[in-house]
Amino acid sequence: MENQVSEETTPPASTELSKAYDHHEVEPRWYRTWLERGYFHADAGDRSRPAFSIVLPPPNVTGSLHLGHALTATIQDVLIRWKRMSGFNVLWLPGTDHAGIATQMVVEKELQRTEKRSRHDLGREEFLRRVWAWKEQYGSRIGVQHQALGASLDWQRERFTMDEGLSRAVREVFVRLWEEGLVYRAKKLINWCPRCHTALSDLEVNHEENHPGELWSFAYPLADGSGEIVVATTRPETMLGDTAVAVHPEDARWKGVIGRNVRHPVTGREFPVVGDAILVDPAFGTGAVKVTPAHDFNDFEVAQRHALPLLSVIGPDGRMTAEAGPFAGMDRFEARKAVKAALAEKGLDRGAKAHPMALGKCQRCETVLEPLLSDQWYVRIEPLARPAIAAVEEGRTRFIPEGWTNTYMAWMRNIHDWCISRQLWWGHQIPAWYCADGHVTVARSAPEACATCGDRALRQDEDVLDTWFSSALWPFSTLGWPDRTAELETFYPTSVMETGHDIIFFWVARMMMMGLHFMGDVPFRTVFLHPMVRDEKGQKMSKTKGNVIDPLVITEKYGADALRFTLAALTSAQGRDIKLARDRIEGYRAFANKLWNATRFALMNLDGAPDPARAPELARTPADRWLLARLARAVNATVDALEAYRFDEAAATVYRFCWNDLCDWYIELSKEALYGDDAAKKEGAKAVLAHALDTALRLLHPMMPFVTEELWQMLGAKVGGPTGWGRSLLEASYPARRPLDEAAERSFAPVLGVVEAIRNVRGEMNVPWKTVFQGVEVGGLSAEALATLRSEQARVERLGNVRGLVLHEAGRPAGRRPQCAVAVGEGFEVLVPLAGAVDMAAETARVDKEIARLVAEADGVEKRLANPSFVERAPREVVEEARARVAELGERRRKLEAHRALLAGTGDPQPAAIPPAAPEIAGAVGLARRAPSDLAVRPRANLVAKPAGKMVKKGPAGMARRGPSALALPAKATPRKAAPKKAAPKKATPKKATPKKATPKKAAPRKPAPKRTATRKAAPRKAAPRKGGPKPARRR
RNA sequence: GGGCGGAUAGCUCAGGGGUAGAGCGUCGCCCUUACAAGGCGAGGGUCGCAGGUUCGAAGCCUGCUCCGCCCACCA
Repeated sequence: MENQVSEETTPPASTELSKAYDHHEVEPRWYRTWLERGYFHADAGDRSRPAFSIVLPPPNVTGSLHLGHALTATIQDVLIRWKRMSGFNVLWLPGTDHAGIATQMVVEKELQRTEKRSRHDLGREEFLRRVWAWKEQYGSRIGVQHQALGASLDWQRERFTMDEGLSRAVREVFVRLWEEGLVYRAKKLINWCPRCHTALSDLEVNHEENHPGELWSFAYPLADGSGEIVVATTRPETMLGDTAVAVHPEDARWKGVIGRNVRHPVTGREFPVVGDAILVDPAFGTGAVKVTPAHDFNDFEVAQRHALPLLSVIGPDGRMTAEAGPFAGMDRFEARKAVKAALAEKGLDRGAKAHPMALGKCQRCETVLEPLLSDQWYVRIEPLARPAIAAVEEGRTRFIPEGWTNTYMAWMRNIHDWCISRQLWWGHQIPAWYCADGHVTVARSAPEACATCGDRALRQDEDVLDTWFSSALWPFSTLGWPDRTAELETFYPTSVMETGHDIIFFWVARMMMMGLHFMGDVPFRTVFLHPMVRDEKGQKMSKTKGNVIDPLVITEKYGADALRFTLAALTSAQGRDIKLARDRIEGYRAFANKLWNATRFALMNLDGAPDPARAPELARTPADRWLLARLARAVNATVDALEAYRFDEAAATVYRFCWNDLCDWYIELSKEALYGDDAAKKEGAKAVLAHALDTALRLLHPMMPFVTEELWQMLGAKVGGPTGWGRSLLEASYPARRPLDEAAERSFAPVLGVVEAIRNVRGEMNVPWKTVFQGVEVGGLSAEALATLRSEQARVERLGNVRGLVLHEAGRPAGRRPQCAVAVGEGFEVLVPLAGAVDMAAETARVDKEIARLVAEADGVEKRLANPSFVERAPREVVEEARARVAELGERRRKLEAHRALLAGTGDPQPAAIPPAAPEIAGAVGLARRAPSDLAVRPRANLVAKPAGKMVKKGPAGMARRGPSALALPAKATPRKAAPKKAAPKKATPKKATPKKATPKKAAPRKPAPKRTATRKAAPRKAAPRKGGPKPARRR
């Protein structure tokens, strides 16, 4: 970094910027500064301003952020910074989640790897000590990551789901729900993971679709030996726990057997054939179903209906229990094979067929789950769900994108009781105690005695609560609940819940229920569900796939601003997944650099600039007014986009304004005034430039906080002072909506059109500017006026307040073949003098192509107009528009055809009489050219560093191109402008009425352009004198 | 089995009844006094398929085909 930004946390003292932006130094410096100045800390006592609060979805404390988190952080920080700048009392609260199973598994795995011990070897207490140690060691990484991303989180309020306050909230909620009868303990069938050794909630089951399975049939002999019933199963081992066979009560095939018994071929037990219309689909298979109540959810229901016994044959470890008789102790999958073999041996095998099926697997470890009978704690969910449904129906909380509302509703209306106990150690231990008699005492803290029998020997329930139980309380537990705190008062309900749609049930729905129940109000007004971040190939990022990207890797390479802007630009409110492409990030890093250099330009030219706030009144030129109009449009569009959560549009809007309007157009246009000597125009340009840049940086700050802050400080140091420039952009005001100025935009359009037309001709004709324009001097223009705008009076009218911009024709000797190319646009016609270099064939081809294009378009519109239905039924303005379009196209075509005729040597070369030129258009013409007027080539330091190949490749081509054209140049080249710093005082008469006719062909050959050489490359940057030295500034 | 997205330029994506867009990539020209992480220009699309509504469809409706996701107890 060459810029002399001080290491201090004060605005940079110098405005010398290096040529390229380097985020490495800037980003950490500003984050540190913001933090030190306490900008992120919210004042809960400040009720004078509207509050805006977001609680960060707490990442797994021992985890590492991935790009999905980066997206979350980015979007929330955009909202937070935007609102903070908009005058809100903002709170963004960070925190982490203990992530029960996930964390415990990680530590267990590590323990196994390093010490070859299990948690049971250590015991509960020691194991927990290890987990806490692990947490202390790795828990800081996500903080570092968030800081690198620039997240303006209130770190002083950081919470952890297992810290003391939150644990207290968890116990409080559990106890209250118990007291209200909304928490209960029951022995039911649950999804059990034999590997994690814990119960899981329905949500933690991943249904793996189309798992290749086998539907195997076998026969149950009737107990009286009178026959058999063939049943089919995908899990033969469960037949050991069968306690019935079910058939449809109206199935004629089985009418006679209902109520009779079958005999179990392995255990000899006898059990009944029952008729059950709910379970059995007579059209499927044999129409008879084996019933295993202790290992199948449907069968469990059947058992309830028919009072069947429950027989557990598979244990918590996935092995067969003693009830499985000869198969006891066998792994369930081994038992599957063994059972099949055993039954086959008994002649009961009735064949098998392939049967794709859905398999329930553990969300954490992918192990095939086993429905098991066990005692667990549940939350009675329906009473909690009802208000949560109503709140969304009533619009008290709304979803964005809206489509998620239905998803939420469908789930909430179909919700089952929530199994909240987990057979883990890491988590909130359930505040329930048992006495020897098995009485349960639920309390906020360890009770002295059993509430039922007074027994003093109590043992606490060993299970812990589902991680999501504490997460469900996050929006209020983090604000100090159950105490009545200022934080709750000020910041609850939170404004926005921003998270991924993958946890809408796990988390969002449960927060809704708990928030409504315990706070009496929704936990958030808006739920913004962001898309999933996928890799370049569109694959979901996952640890197992190994395609997870650490945001730090990206921020290190491209800068946090580039990553943030990329994520914002890819986040539409439509919910489409994000495929993060590296090119895109690179592109936005370039954008940061663009801003950097635009500011650099400004700093070089804003000495003595007026208060930027006075830009509207000081704006002098059409270009000034045009830019301010464009800026107004950009401001409004950006604010609209942010309000609509259209981060993509906000990003695109600012991007386009900065790059296209400000950099590509205005900065070039402004040079006319900045380098000129019209004091008023100069002042206007300075004010407009400073104002536009200031406003753009404010607009952009939420998305690119670092580079905008750095540049804004530089700008402030230059033009600030009385303008109320704050200490940080972070606390500066966000641009407010402003009135549009369509007239300014419209009236300037022809100038832009002229420039584009000229560029187009040049580009397509592939002619270097020097050849084209050198020495052509036109009435009313300075020596290097390079093109002519010709227009009839009618067109002039349409030019509105830039009507004076029409120029004289030049470089086209009457009666001769035209030494110019022509471009016709709406409201103008440009003759581009080619000064002898014109390739007639090429120009003819170019014009023909353009004519063909006009004809094609006109044909299309005319066809529409020829349709009576269209003229009759389409809205009047659409028809008028079409007619005007046809006229316009026709006119342009006629002009081109006239030009075409001249090219062919026929036609009338006489130009129309045209009013004199105005200076603005000359500026536009200069802009179209964008090339220095002399051939001085200054060595560039950064070229030396470039790959040689590129230079070698480009160099010769460029040089070769210049060769032949140089022959046509007149002897004298005039620089477009003088060195900005010291413009020679000049007062040329603005009217050099007589156009100097260039006589290209006799011009003295110009020296061939010097070739690039090593010595020139090596020359000191500023040493090479410009050919011809400084010239007086152009005048007109 | 239900439900929700998506399919638009080589790639990544906007648009959403009235002349098909951006960025990147490609090609050509250009080291130019803010920026080669740059400037200027060009080429590139029967908007997944088939019907329908309409003066007019990429957009609206219907069906279909692919891709992705969510929910669901057919043994």
